[in-house]
Amino acid sequence: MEKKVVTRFAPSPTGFMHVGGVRTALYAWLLARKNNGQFILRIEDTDKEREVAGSIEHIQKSLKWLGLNWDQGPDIGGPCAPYIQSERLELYKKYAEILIKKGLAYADPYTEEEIGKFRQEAEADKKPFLYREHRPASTSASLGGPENPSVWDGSTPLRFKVVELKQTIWNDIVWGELSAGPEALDDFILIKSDGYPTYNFAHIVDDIEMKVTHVVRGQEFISSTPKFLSVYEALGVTPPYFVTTPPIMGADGNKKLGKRDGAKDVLDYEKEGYLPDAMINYLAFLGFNPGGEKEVYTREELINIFDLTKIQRSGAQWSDDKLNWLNKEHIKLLSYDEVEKNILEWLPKEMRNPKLVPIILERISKWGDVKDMATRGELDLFFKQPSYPKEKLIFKNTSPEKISENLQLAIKTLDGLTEKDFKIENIKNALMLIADKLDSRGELLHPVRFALSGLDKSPDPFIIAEILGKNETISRLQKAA
RNA sequence: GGCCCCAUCGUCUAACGGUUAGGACAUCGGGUUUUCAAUCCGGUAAUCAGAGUUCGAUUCUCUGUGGGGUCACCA
Repeated sequence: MEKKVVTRFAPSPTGFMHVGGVRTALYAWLLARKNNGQFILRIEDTDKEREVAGSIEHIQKSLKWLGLNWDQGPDIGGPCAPYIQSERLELYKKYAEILIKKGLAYADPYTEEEIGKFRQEAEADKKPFLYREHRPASTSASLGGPENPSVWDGSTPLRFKVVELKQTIWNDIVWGELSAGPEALDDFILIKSDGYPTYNFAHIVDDIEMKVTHVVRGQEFISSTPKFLSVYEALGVTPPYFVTTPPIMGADGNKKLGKRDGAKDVLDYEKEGYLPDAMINYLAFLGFNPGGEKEVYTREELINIFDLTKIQRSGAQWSDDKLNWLNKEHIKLLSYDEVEKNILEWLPKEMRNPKLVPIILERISKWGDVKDMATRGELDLFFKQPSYPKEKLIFKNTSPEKISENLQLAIKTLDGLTEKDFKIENIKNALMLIADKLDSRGELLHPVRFALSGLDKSPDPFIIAEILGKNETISRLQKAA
């Protein structure tokens, strides 16, 4: 019988979450949801130096915005609570004791300066630095023996002891078979001199305790996987499945998208008015493709089609263009009521006219564009009389007299409509009836549109007229004629 | 630099060893329109290079090139 799938997202609270981190969380979440498993949120705060206050809340807020709900976590607890590593120090100590007893961990006798010197020497010799080559004799005469582990009092780092230098071969669900030579194995630090465990140790202990079945994380961890495997082996525990995700590259270059390269806080996308479902759809497809030609997927569909073996190995460049397009596609999936509600919310209070919604809708790809339209003054024509030089009313070579005549004609026709019938279809029918009799429709439609909008580029005159209402429309036309 | 990994249009990607190498974004052109937007139709555009295996390589192997990752008391 298959074990119940358990995945986790384990960020360190060092600031905001960027899209790379979010995608890793998304894949772990999709995997858990697809298999009716558990998705755990765990905070890896073992580096107190880099910790940024408020990060934990920020991370949770980001995940919540995207709807990546967790079944166990720092705020809601669970069978393995607490879910914050700094509150689990006793546990790591317990596991450390096991390794010490087995002779597979020992106290590091060197100062940081001494180690720095070893490192410099190795560099000068153009050789990779390996701590184990400087392993103190008292710890073990050779690589083979676990004898005489030096006593660890917690004031110095505790190091893992590699006992077998070998080629490591393992399987990754995404990358297939991976391997690394013995140089990937070293006596790394399990517990730092400040009492906190390192990532290398803590995450393994927690994954074991929390019964994590699939470790989903970025490819920056591939090269340290042999170290992780040696710890699992030392502990006598079968390692979980490894699901390694490819990097997300910046839109301009080939650099991996990271905070230093100006990667954005995911919550910025919320502020810009992107739909969480569009964001998830985009992120999922950056480095994953189920095959086939469908690209717009709802959250539920995404869960259904998610497949670990279809995750890409090469890095993918971020594209705002594609995200915008996808967001627009997701807006199309919304009901008109939802669209209207959102557009009105993003409009300045004094502009919240439901009649503007259709005009705005076809000009935006995300809600933030609504605000931009308002800010740029593109909607001002609906709220105040436009002013413009009169010659702007001229259509091509048509004479001013003819234009004026046509405007009079338009006024007369529109005046024939009742207030109640002043609707786009009626307005259009009435105006088109006249326009079609002219040499060119533009002789009538251009001046009407310009008289109403005062802009070179604007929505069509019929919709503007309806929104303005009969009185305002006729007033503006009269002013022009 | 050592080690590990990756390589299809500009970008995201599809293609049991046999396809006119497909789709999407972007771009360009056209239709519809009074302008813009939206929408519809169409075009340009890719298998990194060189060997090898094979009747036949995008696909398998090797080398080269390019790119990425990693070498911490960071995760």
